Amino acid sequence: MAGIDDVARRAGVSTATVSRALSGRGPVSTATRDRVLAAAEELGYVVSAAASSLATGRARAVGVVVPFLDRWFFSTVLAGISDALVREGYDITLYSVSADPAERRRVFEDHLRRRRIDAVVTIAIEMDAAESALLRSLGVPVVSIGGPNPLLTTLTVDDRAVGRLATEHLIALGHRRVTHIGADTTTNAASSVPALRRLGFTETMDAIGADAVFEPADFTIEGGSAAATRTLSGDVPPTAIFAASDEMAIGAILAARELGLRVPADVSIIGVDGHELGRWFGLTTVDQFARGQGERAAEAALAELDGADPAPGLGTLPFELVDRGSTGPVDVSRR
Amino acid sequence: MAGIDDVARRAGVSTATVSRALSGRGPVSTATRDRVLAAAEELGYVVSAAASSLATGRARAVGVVVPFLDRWFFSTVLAGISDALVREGYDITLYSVSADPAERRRVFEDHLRRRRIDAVVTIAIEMDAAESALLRSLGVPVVSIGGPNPLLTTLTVDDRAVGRLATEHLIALGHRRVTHIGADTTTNAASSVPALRRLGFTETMDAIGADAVFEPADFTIEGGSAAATRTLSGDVPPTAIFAASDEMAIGAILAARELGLRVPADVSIIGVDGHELGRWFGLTTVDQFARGQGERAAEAALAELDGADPAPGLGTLPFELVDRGSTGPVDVSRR
DNA sequence: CTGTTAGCGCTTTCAT
DNA sequence: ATGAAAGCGCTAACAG
Repeated sequence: MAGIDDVARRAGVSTATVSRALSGRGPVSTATRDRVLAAAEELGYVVSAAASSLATGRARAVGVVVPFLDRWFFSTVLAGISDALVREGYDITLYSVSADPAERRRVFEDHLRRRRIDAVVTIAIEMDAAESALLRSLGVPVVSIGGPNPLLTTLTVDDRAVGRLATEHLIALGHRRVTHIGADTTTNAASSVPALRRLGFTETMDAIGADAVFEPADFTIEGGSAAATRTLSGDVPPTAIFAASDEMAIGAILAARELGLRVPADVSIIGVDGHELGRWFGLTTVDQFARGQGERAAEAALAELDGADPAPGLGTLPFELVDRGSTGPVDVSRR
Repeated sequence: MAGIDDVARRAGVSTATVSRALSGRGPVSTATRDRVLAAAEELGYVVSAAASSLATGRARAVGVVVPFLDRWFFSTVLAGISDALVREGYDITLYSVSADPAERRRVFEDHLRRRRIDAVVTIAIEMDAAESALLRSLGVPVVSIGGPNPLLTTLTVDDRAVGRLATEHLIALGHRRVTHIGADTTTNAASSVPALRRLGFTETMDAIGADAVFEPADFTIEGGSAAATRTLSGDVPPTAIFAASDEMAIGAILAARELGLRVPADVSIIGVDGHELGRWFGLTTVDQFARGQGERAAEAALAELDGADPAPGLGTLPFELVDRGSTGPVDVSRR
């Protein structure tokens, strides 16, 4: 593979000039530039990432840390990040951290510290103070999506407000017996996404003096289905379910059908996400524009890289209620 | 951030010794090794990827090229790749190539050639001879999943056999009027995954003298739904549908319901993939174990890196019919 | 505008 | 078993 001095020789200039011509940094006469470009083109020369990175300190790559690759929300956000990064010529290095603590340590203490990336974006990774500090110590911009983290630049939807919005929607339809399906909060920080959604739910229910019933699940269709089955089979079944994700909401719809209940006539169901599948289930949801989140996070990271101030505190992301019919007025006879 | 000479100083040895101790290559006395390890640990030292890569020619990263990030099959294969790579301490660099030809060129001619990766895995990327040659010229192992490519090491299921298996399953149930929903083959190479599935279908139908009806769609739920609606609304609607992906098959099930048809009583439907959602639709499918494909591809790439012979021709991946009830005997009155 | 010359932070002979 | 020193392939002063 051709190196920079092959190009220099062919263009009849020094390697320094080649570097300047190719990078666009530093003065080069138009004539030389053209010769260099032509020579590079002919030789199929591309700058070596390692050499360039070592010399400049820039890697032209950003790291993305995700807990799952094969769940809709994460792959969708990732797609958004990728879009934004490709546009700017950056590569993306993927760090998938599983639940295994040893592996997680390796990612944080080894892989992320190899100085291979110019910035990092984390997607819904709940970090303790040590991990946050570790990211900070990388000396590169860090943008976190999901779950406000006072120690980092964060881009997040106001999940408490999301919880309120969904709950208020149900209350406005006359529902008073509502079950919230979400992640078991004891294993999550109080500021985590699931915890905030639940808080929004609880405070809204409290405000009208209604019971804030909770049923834990694991953010999958299966988990949502199981949780919905439990709550709908109880002594005093809810007239509505607010699931903290669309996947769980879809599981709830499937469970309701299984139990012979009509949606929304017998039970209203609302989710959160804007999952593409929701359309096919007529699922009412609070859309959070996942792909856009990814793009914005990537752009924020690059902006900070270009010297912009780290986003002031937390950037707030939009969300929106999308009514597709899986929620409706409570059946008065069941209230 | 600490560098290698910080560690050397602290351990009271030369940088050469530090390098040897940390990499495990070359002789180091146990005592010194321990001192070095301790010093590195205390300083939180991690080898710089750029410097190491420049010196050794190894980047400890593999590139993964995908056409989509946010579709089930791709994100699932990617998850499998990630699992295998993380185990071995490799980073993964993601190259998402969209339909835009200019962007595609940039990925192939620039990004992939930055010498940032020790191997590349492509997932269902159809490449022409030039692109294949370009990958070869990288001088690193290349493993391609999906679509036999004589120019590259390929890991692929026998999609023609998959097409036959699905079709034979329907024929065994008595179906003679079957529509195949797949990608418009005119825009795909004859050896592409969709083309081979269709070929398996066509030859099997031909063998029993039945019409091989085809309806094009784009591998999404929406596309499958539209295609199914068209074929089921025709003059002589099929008694069975074989969709080339589970997403399209699910779309077909939804379309059938919409038309008031029962599955499988009125129309049998079979897909291909093993999509997790299939369970919830009782979808019969030919599972191709996507996650396992990713792991095997990554392992093959690493093996080749370690000097193993490039996989002999093509590696063949397993597949299996999973009957979940969306196919059944043809209604004799409709035959 | 262009060339010369130090590095960037490691790894790897080659000596010792 | 260890150290000195020469690169790996580029970039960034610094001269000119």
